[in-house]
Amino acid sequence: MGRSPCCDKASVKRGPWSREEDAVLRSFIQRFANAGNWITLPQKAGLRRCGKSCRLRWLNYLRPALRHGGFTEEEDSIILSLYGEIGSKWSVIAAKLRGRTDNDVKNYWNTKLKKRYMLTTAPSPPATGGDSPSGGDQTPLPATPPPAVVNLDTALSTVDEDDGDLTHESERLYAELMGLIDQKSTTSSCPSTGESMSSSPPPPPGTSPAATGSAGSASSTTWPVDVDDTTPLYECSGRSSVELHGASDAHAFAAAASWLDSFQDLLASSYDELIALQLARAAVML
DNA sequence: AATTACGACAACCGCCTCTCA
DNA sequence: TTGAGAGGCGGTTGTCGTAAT
Repeated sequence: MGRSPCCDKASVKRGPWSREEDAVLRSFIQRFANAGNWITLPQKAGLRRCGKSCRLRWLNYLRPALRHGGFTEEEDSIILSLYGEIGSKWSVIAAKLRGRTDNDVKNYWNTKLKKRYMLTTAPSPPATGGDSPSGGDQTPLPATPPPAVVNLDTALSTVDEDDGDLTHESERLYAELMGLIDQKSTTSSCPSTGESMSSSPPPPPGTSPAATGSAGSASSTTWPVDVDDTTPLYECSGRSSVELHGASDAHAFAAAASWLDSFQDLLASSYDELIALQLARAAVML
């Protein structure tokens, strides 16, 4: 009777993720992107977690270039405007905000924006084109979107096409990061196969526009990570035929990835600063 | 200093949709 | 065409930190 659970709740760990679990998951996904599905990931990676939990952890917390907190006025306006148009389609709204997740947007709405929205809008329901907010939410919606909305897509695309200092700064940071990784790679080997790692970095952020957030539709047999996220920082040759060997490999990954985490943190923090600058600049340009 | 209230956010739950055999 | 499996998504809950009393 009923739906079978996606995992055995009695045998999986629940609650907050530890740093070790994060390291295992992050290194596994970056190392074996496009090599399986979320349900089998925990077993292959040696994690005692539900596959869905792994997916959520990756999408909402571990993905590179994610930003947490510090929502700007422009982002507030976008969220308020889109909510007025489409309701609680958080994934759609998040897709318009680079580096934000639907969970982040949803939490931000529930804790901050909702009150503001309630104070500034009329109680009449919105004209949502037949797609009203989900049933349980009785929040009144505005008949018209709030003013002073910035089109972030336009703004960011303008910045992306720009050859100015910000792009150069982005490329500089990226080159610096890859240089550090190259140094490391000369003394490292693939934890799974023992092969020397070949550095095959993704294109620099300044030259390949970032994916549009969490709205990607992935194949059922691949990790649904963003385009920019799918390329592992390191690859072993013959990646498609790599076999995994459970927890021992996973712990080897964790050890091998310990230094990688510091570079990823560097990358994320650099992105944070860069994106904040880009948003500010885009607002001025508009 | 101790307790309570509240905010922020990570994580979970369960339904819906999509894909593929 | 259909059913099972997997992913996507929105709503809700749990936990922790901090401000207020």
